[in-house]
Amino acid sequence: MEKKPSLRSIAQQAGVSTTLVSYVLNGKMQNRIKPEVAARVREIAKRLNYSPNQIARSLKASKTFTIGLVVADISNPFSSEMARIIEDQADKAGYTVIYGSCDERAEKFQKLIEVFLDRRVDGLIVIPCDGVLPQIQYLQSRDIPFVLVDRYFPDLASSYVALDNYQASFMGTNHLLDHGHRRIGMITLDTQLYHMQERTRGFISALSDVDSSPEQSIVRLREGFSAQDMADAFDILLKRDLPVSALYLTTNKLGMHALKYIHSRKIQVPQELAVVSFDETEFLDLFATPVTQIIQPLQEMGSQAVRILMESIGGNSSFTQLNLQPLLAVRGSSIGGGKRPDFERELVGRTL
Amino acid sequence: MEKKPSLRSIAQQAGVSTTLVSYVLNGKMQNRIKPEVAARVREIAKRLNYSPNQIARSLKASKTFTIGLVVADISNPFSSEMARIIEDQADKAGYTVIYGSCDERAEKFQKLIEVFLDRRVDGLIVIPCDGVLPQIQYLQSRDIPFVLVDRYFPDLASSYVALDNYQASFMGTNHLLDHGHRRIGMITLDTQLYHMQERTRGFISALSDVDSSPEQSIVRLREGFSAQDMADAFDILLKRDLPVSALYLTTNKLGMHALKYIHSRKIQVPQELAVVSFDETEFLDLFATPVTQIIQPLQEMGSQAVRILMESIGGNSSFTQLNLQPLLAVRGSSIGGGKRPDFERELVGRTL
DNA sequence: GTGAAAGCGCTAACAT
DNA sequence: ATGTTAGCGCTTTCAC
Repeated sequence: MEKKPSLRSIAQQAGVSTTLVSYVLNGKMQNRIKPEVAARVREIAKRLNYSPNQIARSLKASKTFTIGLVVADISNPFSSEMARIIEDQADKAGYTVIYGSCDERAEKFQKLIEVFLDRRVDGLIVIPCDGVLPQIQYLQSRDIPFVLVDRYFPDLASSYVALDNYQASFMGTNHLLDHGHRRIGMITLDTQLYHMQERTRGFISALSDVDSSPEQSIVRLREGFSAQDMADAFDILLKRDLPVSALYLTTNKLGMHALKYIHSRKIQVPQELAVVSFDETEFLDLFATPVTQIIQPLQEMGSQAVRILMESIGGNSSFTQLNLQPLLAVRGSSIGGGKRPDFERELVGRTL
Repeated sequence: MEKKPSLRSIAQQAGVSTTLVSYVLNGKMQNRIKPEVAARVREIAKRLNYSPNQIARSLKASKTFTIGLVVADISNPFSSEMARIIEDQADKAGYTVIYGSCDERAEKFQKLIEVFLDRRVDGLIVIPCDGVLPQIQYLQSRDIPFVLVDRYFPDLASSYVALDNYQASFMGTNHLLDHGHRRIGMITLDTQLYHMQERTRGFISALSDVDSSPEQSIVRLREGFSAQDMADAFDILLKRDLPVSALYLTTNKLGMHALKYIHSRKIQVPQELAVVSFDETEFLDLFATPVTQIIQPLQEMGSQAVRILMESIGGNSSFTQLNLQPLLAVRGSSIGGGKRPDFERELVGRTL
């Protein structure tokens, strides 16, 4: 790999000092440099196809114009789409992104943070996973600028960009209530992450008027659940005295796998079971009946995250905490189907 | 952001030179360093939570332990899954990945390459898009190690890891032939990219025994096609004297959109139309009838790409060109359905 | 056994 | 209007 030209190569060819070349190429001291010299330097730089060595620049400036991005699981479309938006926005601000997926594991998260810090990133955008609060606090103690995305810690004073998850769940559940459902089940993940707690809270809150024990309609699957786990969840909610007539899935992955199961068992949607899922995925439209989805404003989340990080890198030490509003995209999976009126009446009689 | 400790901080605290600290921490000159000094240095380093500044190291060594990854379109699951695999493998080799998506645009590709070179990446892994041959040749002229993935240029002597696309198409088409189909349509992209040409070639070759003019059953959509474009494609293949009874989609995106259309028009699969699509996507399983897919060995492709790049970075100047074998995952969309025997017989009579 | 010094490529304070 | 010099943090040659 032949060496790239340096300032010195240009300086030598032009018979001037590297300082001068640096000034010319950076447009500094414009007024004091003889135009013809400047022109010659620029001409030589162009001829040699010069471009500055960012590594040297970084070392000198203690600034890398690089941000680290840690996503929770890159194989999730949420993460990859977010990665794309962030890369795009960072690029506009003159920043390069180095990234990694922690695959929902705290140790991998730790490792990624270390690598990124060794590379002296100017800041971090992080989708944290379960159990990484200590690492986040470490970042804070080191005064490393960072912004949490999607997930955050309620007791931690830090910048974040997230969804109003309570409202999202409340809205989704209410939608099902509005369409006559009274026994509504929810399948969610067994996690301490606050955004998931909020989703649960929204569900319970919406249901509290019609269901005195909503907790019994919640099934929690472990991260990395199997098809069998999903099948078991359905059994719990459907094979009981008062089976649910509607189902709320709190993540896109849960939505995907629930629909696979529904399809395999030929459960009619929405006639036998109404469905609302979290997260937009164009893939969900492939399902026999398009699925009602709670949509997160990804573009907005990504843009804001970069914007806030840039301010933080720029020295703004205040925190910005954003809980953006979701959208409910109503599709066939939650409306028009059989609300099984007889059954519902019976149910209402018992639960109210 | 408080400064991280440097070699000098440690040296001062230990009352030794930075040289010595460097030796100790890098495990060099083991035999010549007094054990107790070494121990003390290590102890202080640990106490200060020292970690070396990779930027300075990179500058000194002219080596960044960073590779640049350019994918064609990060929103495509193929790209994001590949990105994940590559990040994983690179990490194992001690490399960090910086990445960007060129969104199938040559100008953005060019820009990414420039950014990556300015950051002095040690090598590149590239999923090229249409029209970037000149940039690839530039890399070559600069002796920058790189490996092409998925797509490559037949007349360019370079390393690449790709699929045997001819074989993939041949296999997929033959599968449909084996199941009695004689009028088979193909929807593909209008592109010069060689891997797509190969997919077309495989299709035509497989069909040549039973169809004297396979070219008439091929519809080419432009990159970024609309839903209407897809509808038009179906019209061309289905609304004619001898409609196709089977359809072959040459990319996952085409597969997705074709299935959306099929679903919206309530076309019965495989009774009215058999379907084979390129690329594995778990999402395709959501479709009312799971779709027969041509599967690429992603893990293998990504691992090999990193391996080859590492060798190339290590000084190996020979080229490795890999065309891996695809797998055909047969699902309900291509078998058991109506082969419409009467119709087929008529067809065979005419075309043979 | 250990340290001084040079240098990677760049920028900027300080000459001249 | 331009050049000298120092230094970012590290590695490594060479000297003691």
